[in-house]
Amino acid sequence: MAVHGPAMTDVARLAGVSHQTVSRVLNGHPNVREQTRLRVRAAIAELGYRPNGAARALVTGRSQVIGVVAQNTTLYGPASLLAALEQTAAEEGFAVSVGSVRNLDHRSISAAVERHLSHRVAGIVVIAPVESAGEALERLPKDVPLVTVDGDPSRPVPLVTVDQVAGARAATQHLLDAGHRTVWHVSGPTDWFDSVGRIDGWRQALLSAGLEPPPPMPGDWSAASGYRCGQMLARMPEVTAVFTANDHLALGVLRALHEFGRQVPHEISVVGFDDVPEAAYFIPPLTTVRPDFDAVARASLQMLLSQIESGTGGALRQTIAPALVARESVAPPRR
Amino acid sequence: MAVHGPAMTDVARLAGVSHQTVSRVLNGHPNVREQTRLRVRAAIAELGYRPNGAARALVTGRSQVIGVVAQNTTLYGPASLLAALEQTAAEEGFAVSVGSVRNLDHRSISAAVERHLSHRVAGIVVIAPVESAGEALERLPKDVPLVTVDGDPSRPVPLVTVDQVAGARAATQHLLDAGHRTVWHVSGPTDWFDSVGRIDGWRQALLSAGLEPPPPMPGDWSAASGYRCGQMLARMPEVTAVFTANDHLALGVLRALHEFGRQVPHEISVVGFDDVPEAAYFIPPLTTVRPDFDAVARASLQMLLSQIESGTGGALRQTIAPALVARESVAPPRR
DNA sequence: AGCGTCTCTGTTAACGCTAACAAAAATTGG
DNA sequence: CCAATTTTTGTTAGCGTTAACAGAGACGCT
Repeated sequence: MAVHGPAMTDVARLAGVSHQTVSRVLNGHPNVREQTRLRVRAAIAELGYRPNGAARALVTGRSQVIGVVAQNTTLYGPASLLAALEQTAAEEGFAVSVGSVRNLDHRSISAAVERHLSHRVAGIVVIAPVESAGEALERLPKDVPLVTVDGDPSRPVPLVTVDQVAGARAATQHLLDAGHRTVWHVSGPTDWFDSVGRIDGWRQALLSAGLEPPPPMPGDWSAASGYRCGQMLARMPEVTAVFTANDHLALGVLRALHEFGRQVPHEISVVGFDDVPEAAYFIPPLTTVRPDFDAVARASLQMLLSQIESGTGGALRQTIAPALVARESVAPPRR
Repeated sequence: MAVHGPAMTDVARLAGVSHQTVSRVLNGHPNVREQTRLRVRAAIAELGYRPNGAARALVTGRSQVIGVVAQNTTLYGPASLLAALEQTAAEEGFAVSVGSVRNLDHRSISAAVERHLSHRVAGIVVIAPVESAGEALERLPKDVPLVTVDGDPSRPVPLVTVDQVAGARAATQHLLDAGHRTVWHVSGPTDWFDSVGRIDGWRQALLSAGLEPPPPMPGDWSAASGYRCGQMLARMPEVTAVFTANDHLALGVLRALHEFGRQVPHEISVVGFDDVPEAAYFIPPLTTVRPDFDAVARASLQMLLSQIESGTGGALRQTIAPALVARESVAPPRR
């Protein structure tokens, strides 16, 4: 159906040169006379010529596309990451192809990766926060540039990650500094590395203050599960401080506490994680930890590009430190 | 650098057939002997062969990729839409390439579309909620399959859209039915069609109840702007019911009302739009309008695919009706 | 002038696939 | 069993680009 646009030879004919010269102009090859370059550019503009990415990809063996594999791009974290990744990639002249997967199991991930590979993407970014994803990656062709985000720290794969441990430690310490005797934790799903890291950080902060960590309450990132945990926390008189693994969990906790008439922050302090834009408008405004998604995106892309260019697949690692954002949901405990 | 994987001829050699037969097996061509088909499949599996999308795209003139142009994929609506679109596309064997743009102006949109075109995408979905986007689309090559989502209803372009008017009318009517004398509105940015439609629906509901609409208060989708509007609403004793253009605005309003000691829903009822997963955990749980993003995604993709297959570019239109979700943020006014 | 050395441009051959046609093999009907 | 048909397979020619090499001028040096 489609009326195919002009090809390189058409431009060449109009400019009175060979198609190869056009190619050189397009790729910024140095040895082209200024006058020729201008003629070619004029011809390109006149015809509205657009280079054919498929042909280029065929001959070079690589397209200017980066594949991203992610689960649940509706969550704030992944969505932000994806958006930032796309922005950064666009600046480098790369398009981003998304392969979202329903489950982060072997088969789904492999299938998504396969799809990307058959399009000959230049590289792949896997937002792979769970254990099972790691295995799928190990059996990947070794020559495909790959970066994982928030993936398994124990695997020999290039990894960019938010420093979950440091963030959780800061959150917990912030509560301890306010005078709380201990801090409870509503965690994310325990097969997510993010969750594990945040649990670790929380535990570390308590231990180095000489405190015995209470059992963490497992949630699943959703406000709904936060609410369920909150209902239990509200019934426990000794609880004065809660650190939740993300802001949505915190929202659910806040709501449960409110229902039970437990005042935040006067009776119970709450700290979240992620700093979703709405966190400042929770009741009360939520103290939380803000990961720098832009920085993560930039770091991953840079790591990926350096692999693409160099052809080496070194197992680098980069960690982005998050920042605590203090708001009104934390106060000293009532005595 | 990359060790190129096996090509079709390698498979053919191993299976003892010509590469064309392999191609036929791959494309499900009927006239292949069962026995041959099996031999070829075995060879494909043995070599781990993966068809080269670029080569296919080159010769057919179309890749199995759909380009999506969207702004701010961090917002809940666009993010959900994108995720749903990707899911649906994957089921049809298409990959989705995102081109997010910072601003929805001419130049940005055109640039994103250009990028997609040079990759020879099979079709383009534009999530183009603002006026300026429409213009950019008119000058697009006519032979590119195109669908707009939440775009300009007055342009002759295939369009899938949530029925903003009906949703807003339902929300407003719900408040009137509860006994409120009038309903105030915190709108989205007025250059978004979504906002305009929601304002329209709200106004229609009031007018057909014989009421004079109060001036709408302009917000920008964010909780922050909802908060600012809420601070004004809280000071106006006659306000008993507010319909906000999305849930985040509602959150800001709820927070402002809470700060001023105005009880929701006893003094003021609030209704939002979008039904973000957290809305059920606001304080109080938010009555809102739920657009069916999956349905929108399915409809858009179907529309796009039919254009791709038929080659015709008809200007269809499809409207998805949203549903009211009643929760606790609405009550009859105090008398 | 003659010759090597740059700079610039052109020619040719892939890249891996599908489409169109050609040939071979299998099937059918008489 | 042979011709006519149908099914199955093979051959060839691109698709639009880049890479590799080759050629043509321009320039500087002996």
